[in-house]
Order: sequence, then C-alpha cells, then structure tokens
Amino acid sequence: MGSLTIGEVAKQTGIGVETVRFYEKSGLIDEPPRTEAGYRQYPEDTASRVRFIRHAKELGFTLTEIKELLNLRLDPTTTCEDVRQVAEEKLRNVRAKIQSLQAIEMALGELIGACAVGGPDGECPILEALEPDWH
Amino acid sequence: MGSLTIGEVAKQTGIGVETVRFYEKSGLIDEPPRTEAGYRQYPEDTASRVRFIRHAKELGFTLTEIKELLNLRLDPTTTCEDVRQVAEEKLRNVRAKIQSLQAIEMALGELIGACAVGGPDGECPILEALEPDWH
DNA sequence: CTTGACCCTGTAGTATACTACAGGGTGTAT
DNA sequence: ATACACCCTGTAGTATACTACAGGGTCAAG
Repeated sequence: MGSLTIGEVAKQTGIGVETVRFYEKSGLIDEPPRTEAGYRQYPEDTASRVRFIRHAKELGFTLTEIKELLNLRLDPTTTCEDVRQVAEEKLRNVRAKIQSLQAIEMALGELIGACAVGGPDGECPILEALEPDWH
Repeated sequence: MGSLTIGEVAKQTGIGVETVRFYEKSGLIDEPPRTEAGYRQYPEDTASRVRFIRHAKELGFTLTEIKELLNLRLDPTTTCEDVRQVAEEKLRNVRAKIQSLQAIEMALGELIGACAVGGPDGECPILEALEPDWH
C-alpha cells in the first residue's frame, strides 16, 4: 500500500497508461521510485495531480502553463518574490478567463431567454455580448 | 467600403490571412462574396466574429464547439427547442469552467498571501483547493 | 509452470489547429 | 509598363497532446 502502479493511476483518473508516462516525460508529474523489476511506484497524490492537469487543460491552459502552475510551490531554488510574481500573472490570466466566460454565460442566458419568448431572430447575442469590452 | 479584404480582417484581428481562410474552410466564418477577380469581400462584422473565435479558443473550446456556439443563432432548420437545449448545455459547461477557474483563483490568492507572510512551505494550495469538489 | 493481465522502453502514427510555401493572377503607383 | 504589395488555390510542414504498436519482461492464480 501507499503507492500506486501506473495502471491504478490511469484507472483512478480515467486516462491511459501511455498518457501517464507522457505526463511524466513532460515533467508534469515527478519520476516515481521503481520496484526491483522497474515498475513505477507512484505516491498516492499522483491521481489528484493528474486530475488537476485534466481540469486545467479543459480550462484552456497548455501543458507548459500547467507545469508552471504546479511548480509554483516546491522549487526551493526560486525566491518567494519569484513565486509571487508568477502567481500574480497567472491570477490576472485566470481572472481574464473568468470575465470572458461570464460574458459568454450572460449571452447564453439571453439567448435562452429570447428563445423562450420569441425564438432567435437573426442577431447573435453571443457575439454582441462579447464584442464591446474586448479591445 | 462596407467590406473587408482578407488582409484587412487579418490585420484587425491579429491573425494571418491563411488562418482566416482556414476558419472559412472550417465553417467558422461564412464564405463571403467575391469580386470579379475572385477576391474575398468580407462583411464588416467578420472581424468581431474572428475575435470571438480567438477568445473562445483561449477558454478551452475547440473549433467544433465554437462552431456550435456560433450556429446557435441563424440556422433556420432547427427549432427553437433545439437551440435552447444546445444553449443550456453550453451554459452548464461554461458555468463549470467558471467554477473551476474561481477555485484556481482562490488558490492563487492564498498562495500569494502565504508568500507575503512566510513563503511557500511545501504544500500546494492550488492542488488542495481544487481537489475536494472534483469527483 | 504456464497463461493472462500487467509492466517496461522506444518509436511511429493521429487529431487539432494552424503556418508556410509554390506557382500564379490582380491592382495601383510611378 | 513594370514594380510591388496584395490576392488566389492547393499542398505540405509544424507544434501540441496524445495514442497505438512492437518487442519484450514480470507476477499472481490455477
């Protein structure tokens, strides 16, 4: 107990074993210790790390950006100030995404509302809601 | 006036002319009328459509999903009920993304706060903030 | 002690979304 | 009338993120 095979990680996270190895090679999850036979022994929190990666990917972050997010903790060579600056940049990035999504959310809500009363009439509430505030 | 060349669309949106043609071929923007010489004459709102596509892409939507979003209006063969159902599914999708981003936003805020007082201490607030509510 | 499910490395193939030619025509400014 | 920037089609190449073998070793159950 206390460690997971690559197959268990894959099963718990709904991805393939090749993808787990791919993430490891890409530096998104740490290289785990091995058994004598060479089998990977992943720590138990690897599964939540993988789930984080999948969610972040769905939110439009690239694997490179996700690596940066995950490395915000745990790199002892960077100073606190470095970490803070990267974190603040990511935070601005995240907030911009939230705003854009909220604009789409409103547009979709309007579309559904318009649909309920009269049906779509050729204009595009989605485009209209998003355009004005985008430089 | 009243129409844009492909180069003008590209310039106004910061993408290349090849990408505009690619979006046209992919059905994300309508095939525009042509001059006698075969030059494309895009309607003026093409630029905002392209900007919408770029933003939606940054939010993790695929081009296929963006097409679905854009086609929510303007297809006269689908019923209002069809439109509403697709719109509501997209809305749920968008709201889930907003929630996940807000969780990341909080985690980053915590990280920045922790950093301000004592520096990172080996735990990962980003991972921790996201884990509990993700099945 | 063998069968089947699992693991290993390494390489090659796929889908998505561009991006860059090649080879040619157009339009206007000097 | 000849540059030069721009447009056209079509095809091929690239980056990212997987996904699928090939060829082989490991291990627990019967």
